[in-house]
This record gives sequence, C-alpha cells and structure tokens, in this order.
Amino acid sequence: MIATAAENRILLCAQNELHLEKTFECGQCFRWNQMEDGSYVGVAMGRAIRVFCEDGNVYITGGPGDFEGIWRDYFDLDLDYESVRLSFCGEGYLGKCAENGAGIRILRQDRWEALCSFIISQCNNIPRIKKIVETLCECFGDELEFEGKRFYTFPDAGRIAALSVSDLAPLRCGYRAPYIINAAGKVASGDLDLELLAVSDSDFARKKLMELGGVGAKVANCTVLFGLHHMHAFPIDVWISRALKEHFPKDFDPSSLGPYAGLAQQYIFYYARSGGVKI
DNA sequence: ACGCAGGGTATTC
DNA sequence: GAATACCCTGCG
Repeated sequence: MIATAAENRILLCAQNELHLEKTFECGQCFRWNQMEDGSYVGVAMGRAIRVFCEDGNVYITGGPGDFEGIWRDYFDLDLDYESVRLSFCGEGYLGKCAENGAGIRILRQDRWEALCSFIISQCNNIPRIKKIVETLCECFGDELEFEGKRFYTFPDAGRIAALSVSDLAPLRCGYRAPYIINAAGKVASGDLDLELLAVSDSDFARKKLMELGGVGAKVANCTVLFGLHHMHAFPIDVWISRALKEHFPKDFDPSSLGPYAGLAQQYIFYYARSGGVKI
C-alpha cells in the first residue's frame, strides 16, 4: 500500500504566518499556480511541490527531506514577519496596506532565476511573463515528474549562456532575448557574481546589476529584493509609482522605511493591485 | 480593424 | 526631464 499524500505532508508553519495567495500573487515570483482547491503547485529550487492549508497550518507535499535544506530557507521561515508588519501598521495609506498584507512573505528565490525573470518582466504583463518563463523552462530546464505530471526546472545560467538569440525564438520574448543571453553569460562566467552581491551592500549590488544590458533601476531593484533578499530595496514600478504619487508626500523617501522597506513595498503593491480592497 | 498598454531600458534631444 | 523605439500579446 502506498502512503497517501496526507501522510507525506510536511508542516511549514501556521497559516497566519504565510498567506499563500498574497505571497504568490504579490508579484515577486512567476512559477506558482493556484489550483481549483486553493492550493498552489510550483517549481522552485529544482523541485516541484504542492503547498496547501489545513487545520490552520500550511503544509507541503512533494519535498520529503527538503524542509531543513530547502523550504525553511525558501519561505524565509526564520524571520518574524508579523512583528515587522506591525511596525508598519498605523495611520495613513501604508498602515492600510500593512493591515491588508498579513501573511505576505518575501521568498528566498534562486538568484539567477530572479534576475532572468525580471529581465523578462519589463514592459510585459504578468500572464505573459509567466508564459515566457514557463516556455523557457520547458525548452531548456530539466524534466521533473510530480503527481504524475511533467514539470521543468528553471534552466541555470550556464545552459542559457550556451544559447543564441534564435534559440530563444520559441519564447516570443522579443527584444529581451539578447538581454537574457548576455546576463546568463556574465553570471555563468562569474563576471557577475550573484553570491557575492547577495552579501554585498545593496547599493553596490544594484549598481553592478545595472551594468548589464537591459537591466535598469526597476529590474535591478527587483533582483536585489527578490533574488538577493536585500529587504531594504524598494522597487518602483507603475503601481508603486501611482501609489506614491497619490498617497505619499511629494518628497517621500522610501529608504526612510528602514531595513524592511522592501516588505512595505510588497504590502503597497498587493494592496494597490488588488484594487485597494477593504479590510 | 488597429491602437495601445503591459511591474522598462537605452538613446537622444 | 520628456520623447521615442524596441518585441510581442491581448484587449477595447
């Protein structure tokens, strides 16, 4: 008799510490998809898993033995997000966003995957970003099997560096193709050392990233926050820009929000994008 | 049918 | 700083 999924599940954390929809839909990642039952299935760190809520907890299936080595880190479970969030709660627009953002976590994603994904993201909408990333993985990633279906890992930089622009034609990613290959080459050769940037000053990291073609302030900041996990980084996209114009003082400096400014950014982004839903 | 925006970037004026 | 081209989709 084979073990049931329920028996194989691994406890991640309490449900109030990780809100799946908010975390996976707040724009930081592109490979998690919600299923009919509300659970999420995705590929990260070379593994396919399902994440779901039950009895007030969040569990995963599909990653036996990977909790300590992979998922505890990926879901950033060692940081007390609630106390950081509460520090943003209070008067004003940000207070509202923070109240609305309970359970949002900033994932510790693969650095190269984040850089590559955000290069793809420029001037694109989220469904198309997801489609291009998925095609990239199908074409050049490694095949995985999970729950009887095929999934694909995100191809490492070395794999992409070996390709030509025409190899990326199936992605239909337009003018971004040379950016992707160029960045892959720099990362694969060690010319751009993402490990080093992860432990460097975030301003230095952003500056180095912006030396890549096709990487401006926005993409660099997203990579610094979501790929290098510098929580102080505050990417400004059209949604954040709109929110800043409408709800913050003219001379507002996001870095005044402190070491977790990036988390505040996620609260604002999710609130703005979800239509400013009432709490 | 097009025209245009969609989590930008680089170049130019 | 503002204007423009860059590739491609999907929406009105």
